[in-house]
Amino acid sequence: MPATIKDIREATGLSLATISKYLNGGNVLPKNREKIDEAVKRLHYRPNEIARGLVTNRTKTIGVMVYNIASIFNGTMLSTIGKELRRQGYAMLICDSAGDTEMEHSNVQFLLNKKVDGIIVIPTERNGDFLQPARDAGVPIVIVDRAVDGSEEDCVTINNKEAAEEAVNTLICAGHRKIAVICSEREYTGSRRLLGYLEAMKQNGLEIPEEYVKTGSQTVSYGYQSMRELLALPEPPTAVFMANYDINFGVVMAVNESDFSCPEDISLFGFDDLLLPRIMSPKLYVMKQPMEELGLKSVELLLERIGSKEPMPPRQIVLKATMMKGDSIRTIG
Amino acid sequence: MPATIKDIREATGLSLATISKYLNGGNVLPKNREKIDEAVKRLHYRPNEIARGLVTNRTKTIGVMVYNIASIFNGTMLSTIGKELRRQGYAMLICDSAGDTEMEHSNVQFLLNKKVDGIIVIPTERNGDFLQPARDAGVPIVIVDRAVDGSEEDCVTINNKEAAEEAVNTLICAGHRKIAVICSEREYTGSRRLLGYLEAMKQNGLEIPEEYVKTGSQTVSYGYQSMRELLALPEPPTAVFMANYDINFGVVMAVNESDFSCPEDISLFGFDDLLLPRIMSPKLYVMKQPMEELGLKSVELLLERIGSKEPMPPRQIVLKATMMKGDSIRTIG
DNA sequence: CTGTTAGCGCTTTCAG
DNA sequence: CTGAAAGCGCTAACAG
Repeated sequence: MPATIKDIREATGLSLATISKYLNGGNVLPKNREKIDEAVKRLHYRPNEIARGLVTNRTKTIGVMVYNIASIFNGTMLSTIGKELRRQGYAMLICDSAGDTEMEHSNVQFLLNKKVDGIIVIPTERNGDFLQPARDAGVPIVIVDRAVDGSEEDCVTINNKEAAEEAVNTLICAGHRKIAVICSEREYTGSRRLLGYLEAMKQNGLEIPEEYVKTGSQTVSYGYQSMRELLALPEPPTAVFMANYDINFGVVMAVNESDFSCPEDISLFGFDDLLLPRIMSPKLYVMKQPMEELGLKSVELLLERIGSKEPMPPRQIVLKATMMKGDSIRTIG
Repeated sequence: MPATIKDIREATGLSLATISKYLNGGNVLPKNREKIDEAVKRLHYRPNEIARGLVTNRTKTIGVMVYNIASIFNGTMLSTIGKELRRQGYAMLICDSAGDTEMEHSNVQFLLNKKVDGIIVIPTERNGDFLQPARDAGVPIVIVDRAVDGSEEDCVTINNKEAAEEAVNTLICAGHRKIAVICSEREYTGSRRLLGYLEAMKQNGLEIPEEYVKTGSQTVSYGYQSMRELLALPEPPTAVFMANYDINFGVVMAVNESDFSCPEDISLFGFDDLLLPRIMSPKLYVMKQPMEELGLKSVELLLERIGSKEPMPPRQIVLKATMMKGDSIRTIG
């Protein structure tokens, strides 16, 4: 139904090769240039990317695997990634693993069948074995946000441990001694941030009661549940460090429902600056991830690798989180 | 690099046609069946979808155009749509228009070049002209959530006007007379919900001061700004109907910062049940859109249309929003 | 600069 | 049920 390059040949009398060459940026005589331009416009000709892909072996399509597309954190990242890919002429094929490990495995194969030129992964698992088929196929991979154990891929993360340390140190500087943490150990990010918490506490010689360390999952409901438990302790903490965006939400919800108020009774320090920190009152202190940079950098690394013929050593980019001040911390005399 | 069907031919001694037929579900002798299975497994053969697409003229890929992928509302919908498409063997190519009309135009062409089998649109514009190239190309289209003026496409929406009426009537039944609305007239959904508000007020013989009707945009900041203005009025409303998810956020933020409290001084009724209504205290009354159904239905309509050879008349599906009760409404004497 | 030829990997007639 | 051959729309040598 749509016009093909052969129709352009009919219309111009030129050969397929000449037309193809011009369409791909080659040089032809001005006279022919005009002829082709005219025919293209008149016939509404658009190159068939599928056919092109079959011969060039590049589809100009990048597969993006994400553990949950509905999360606003990932959505924000996908937005940046998608825009940048598009700017560079690439399409974005998204696979939502929905936190399911098996799905993640299957997604890799799915993307390979689609012959994507490269894959960007925001992984569910810390175990990177699921990427093996892509490695075997020689398809470039970039891992974002969450690192994967023992991988040989390009990787873009932030300084999770140091950022957490900075957050906890801020609480300590404000005079807090009884500081709890809510995070997850399953994910790379959560476990690194926990380390930062532990480190800051240790450096300052502070004790950590066992019940102050909540390591479950990075979800609203886990944050909510954990905060309720913390507030119900005989000796509740005076400050809480929340190591993830969704946890922020749950914690704030629990505090709102309780008799405690922030920052008078409980000080809060969260992670990620998306919506909550700004809409809530008092304004939440957070460590802000450079999400746009994370997205841009991952695209940059991937396209660089796709573009280069020689093999490149894996690169690890570590970006820095920055502190956004708020009103959610009480200074203790 | 990866195995092709020719490698299978080498390995089995059968012809391309036989192998292809079997791989596509055809019947072959049990003996050959085994041979092929064995070779496929041993060589890790996976069909090249690009080559297949070139000859069958179907790519098993659906283009999804969305006005903002970072919004949690769209993310939730995309999650459902993506899962269902995948279940049916289709991939999802996402184009974020970022609220940009020109981008939306360009995205259609982009998807057509990628030879998608169909397009699902959550549109930026009420004007559907940007879809013309897809119509011309005969690519099936389904429009979700926001209808498009004078379109001939399949369309899945909710009963926006009636839902808004129900919300406002609930406020009226609780004794409220001074009711304001914050919405947008630019989008289809917002304008329908405004009509519902106006209708409910009129039916109950209630006056609507001009300054009670805020029609700007469906954004957090517009909600915030409008609510501040409403609360600063000499005679502020006793209740506010918020016609969109993002507006909810802005309004709640403004109330939190003010001297008013909900529901004592101001009653609130919102739209969409995503995160906010449950994490805030008091729990927000909302009209809940059946987002999962919206997504599933749109995929169903699209695949049905792709599957059928005969032309089908456009179908309009209207789903119903349901009320989720909360604690954000005060009953007045 | 232009044209001819071959072929990407697969499906699909049409004979056998 | 199986195989030979043609071709999807395009690009990539290689001659001219």
